[in-house]
Amino acid sequence: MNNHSARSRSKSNGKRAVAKKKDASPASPPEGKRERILEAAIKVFAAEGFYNAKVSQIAQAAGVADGTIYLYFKSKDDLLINLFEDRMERVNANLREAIETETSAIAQLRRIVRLHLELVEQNRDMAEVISVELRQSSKFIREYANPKFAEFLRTIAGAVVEGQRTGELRTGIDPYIFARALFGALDEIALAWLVKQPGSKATIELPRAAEQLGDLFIDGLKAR
Amino acid sequence: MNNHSARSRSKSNGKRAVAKKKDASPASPPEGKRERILEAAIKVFAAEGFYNAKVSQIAQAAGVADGTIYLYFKSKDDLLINLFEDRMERVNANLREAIETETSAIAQLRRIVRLHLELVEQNRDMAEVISVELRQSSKFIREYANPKFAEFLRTIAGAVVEGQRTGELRTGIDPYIFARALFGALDEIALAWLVKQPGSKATIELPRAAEQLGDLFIDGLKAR
Amino acid sequence: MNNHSARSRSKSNGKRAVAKKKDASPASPPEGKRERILEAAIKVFAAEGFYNAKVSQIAQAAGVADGTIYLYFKSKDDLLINLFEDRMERVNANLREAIETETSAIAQLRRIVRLHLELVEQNRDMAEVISVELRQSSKFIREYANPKFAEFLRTIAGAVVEGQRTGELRTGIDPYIFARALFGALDEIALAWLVKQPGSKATIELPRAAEQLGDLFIDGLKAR
Amino acid sequence: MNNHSARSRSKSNGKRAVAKKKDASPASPPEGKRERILEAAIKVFAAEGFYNAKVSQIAQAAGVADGTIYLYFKSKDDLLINLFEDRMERVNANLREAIETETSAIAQLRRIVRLHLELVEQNRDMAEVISVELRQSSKFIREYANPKFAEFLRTIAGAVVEGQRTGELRTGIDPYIFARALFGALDEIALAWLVKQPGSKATIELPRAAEQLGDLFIDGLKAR
DNA sequence: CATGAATGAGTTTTCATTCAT
DNA sequence: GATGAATGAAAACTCATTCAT
Repeated sequence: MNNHSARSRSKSNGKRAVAKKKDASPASPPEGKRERILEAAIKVFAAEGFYNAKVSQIAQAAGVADGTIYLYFKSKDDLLINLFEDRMERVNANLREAIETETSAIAQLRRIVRLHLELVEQNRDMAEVISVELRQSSKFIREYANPKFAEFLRTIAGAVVEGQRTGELRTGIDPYIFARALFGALDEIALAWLVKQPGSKATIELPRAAEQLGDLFIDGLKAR
Repeated sequence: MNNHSARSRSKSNGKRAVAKKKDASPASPPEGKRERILEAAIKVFAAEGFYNAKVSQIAQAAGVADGTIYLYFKSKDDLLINLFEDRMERVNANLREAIETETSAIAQLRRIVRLHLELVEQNRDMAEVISVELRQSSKFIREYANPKFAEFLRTIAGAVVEGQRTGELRTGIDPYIFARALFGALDEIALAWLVKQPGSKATIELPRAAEQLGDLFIDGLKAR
Repeated sequence: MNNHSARSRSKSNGKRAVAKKKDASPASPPEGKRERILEAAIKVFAAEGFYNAKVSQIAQAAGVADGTIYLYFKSKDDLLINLFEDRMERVNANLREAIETETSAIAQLRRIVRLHLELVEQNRDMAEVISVELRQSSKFIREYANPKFAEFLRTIAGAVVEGQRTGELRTGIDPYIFARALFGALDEIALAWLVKQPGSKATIELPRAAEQLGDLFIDGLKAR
Repeated sequence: MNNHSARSRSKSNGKRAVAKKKDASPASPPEGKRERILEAAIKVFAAEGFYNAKVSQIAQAAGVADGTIYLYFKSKDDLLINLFEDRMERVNANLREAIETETSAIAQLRRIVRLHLELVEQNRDMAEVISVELRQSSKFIREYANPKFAEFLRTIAGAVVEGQRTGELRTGIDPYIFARALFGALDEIALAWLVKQPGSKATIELPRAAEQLGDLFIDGLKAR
């Protein structure tokens, strides 16, 4: 390094040193950096929103140089898309677990609702990105096929189809519309929970909301 | 100062008050200009998304100079917020009509669903802005109370409360959670319809979806 | 000096104030700004080279804001191309004058040589840009047809054709190859003159070089 | 420090000396690497232009790692300068051959022209770099003496001086100006040939151009 | 010697906003 | 009120260069 204007390189060492400790653990050096960037991106996107988030913020939060992000992702857009793919995969895994664990369609649907909201509760930032930012940019909704979300809908619809086949569920409802409606409801509840300010009065209790959403979608609102 | 470090959202009142002074004069050409700008903004926001929309595009679409927009709205953010307020008011009027027209709670809810999706079908751009951009505006929501949306939820919840009082609806469901869930489902269905590319296969028929959504929320999915 | 610490952008006000004084003079406000940017670009490109020139340098030299340049030119590339077109037009005007003034082909060619080198001498920066930067970027040579330069060649070739028709010039030489060769020689002499450091020994005298170049191209090097 | 504010060109000697140590060992694989990098650089500079060429492209084309280039060359600038030195040496060898082979000055000059254009035809990429980038490198020339090009001029001028001494060539023409003019003409013709797109109509035939250029510089354009 | 992942300074370009007319 | 030319801050992204392995 030339002396000229030894701009402070040193500012980033601290973080990097920390990162390098990881080398002790068995299997992460290459993938570790990608993952750290994704983690950082979730935090920053959740806090600032996609458009207001600066790549340099993400880099700083990840403890890497700005340019490093571009070694792993083509662009800021690409970073968001990869985030979705990665995290949606977890949502889908959740879903599959629900389906596999339970045998009756009704139990499956109740469990899906519960697990989804638990996931939201336990991964606030991730939920924020998925609920808020996924929808945000028509760019990502339209120009990007979003296969993981399609899988989400398909899985739910599949459970409904099966329930209809066995006679457990009634047949008048289109499974695909149901899946959309359920996701919309879950997402809106999640959003309500996310958005509520710390000091807000009208707090939504996610476990209770899960209970109620299960009741509502299974039994409807009508008195009997 | 430029807005580039725009931390502060909202604060939209002052200028609008000024704009509204014109309401005093009978044949309101200036108010016509405000309206033209809002119309243009809907089109442009729907087509480009809020962040990708350029103020000059909106100005051009409205047939005014760029600077003129700032005579009616404090900022681009403020324009979006005003858009919501204005258009949400229509959604709420829709809602009130449904409530007033029908007497039974169930009929009210079915009508709400139907009217909402009809509104979407007939005002595609406006629906796009509300469904897609409102979400993104949860960023806004944090700093901006969004009273019109609150009113939306309150109206639905009110209908449910009334239905529960008369015994027409069962009491286990929290009216506020129901309102959220219903809005989420409606919004998601609207989005699915909006997003479907011209050549897409899985077309959603909005009237049919309204029917099904009504059934689902009233009677549930369970076979009887 | 490096621009390393170029933190302070704001220092540009002084210049702008100066620029605005111009408004007093009769006929320049709109075109004046474009011209000022071109003038500034010539200076900066000549001093730094196209690739090393910063748009902000040009803006500063022109006494306008960075963004203003983009109101008149699509990009930095576009600015260079416009510069060529504009200035080459002067070169061509020069040429046409030579052709029109003189009647014999030989006198025309001698005059072209003389005028061209005089132009170089009197417009050092412009010559630099044309000689050095025109060639520089294959981008501009290949992807851009350069009609003004084509015109230059055509004009010279035309004079030769005419001289050959009248029998004043011999016919063995292809007029287009001649035009190229003459331009190359002129350009190289210009470059030699431009590049010579202030304190260099081997100074080229442009008027003398013009004389010699005329002799060379008309009579050749062979003794008779 | 990064080179971004790279004011200082040249300074290219140190490292190269190191590289040349390897000449001691008989089967020079490391020197082979230097040569491979130069070959690759020619291709890439010719195809992209100096400023648009990326060091990593060159590294890839040479089959070495990016960092390896910096073991042989101090910087990207240094690489270009070394390229000139190396390849210009061939041009000069060409020249000397012409001088030595022929005895009369006129024959020497004709042969120089012919050999030069043959060289261009047979080493297209190298010609491109020299013709196009050398010009741009007049930027370099200012800080870098370009001794090989100086040698080129000196050789030609020497031949002229000798011809003038013997009375074969007339004495009115300054040998140095002649050398410049000849080089300029050759270079321009080379450029015209290089730039002509594959499908272009006005194709220049290099052998024919050589013939004509010889005639022109020896006998002039005037009819006799 | 060789590697190539990581760095981070630097630059073009955009566009919300202003303000002189 | 209306205009729209001008502003200039901001940020994504690039890429020559370094250096730990």
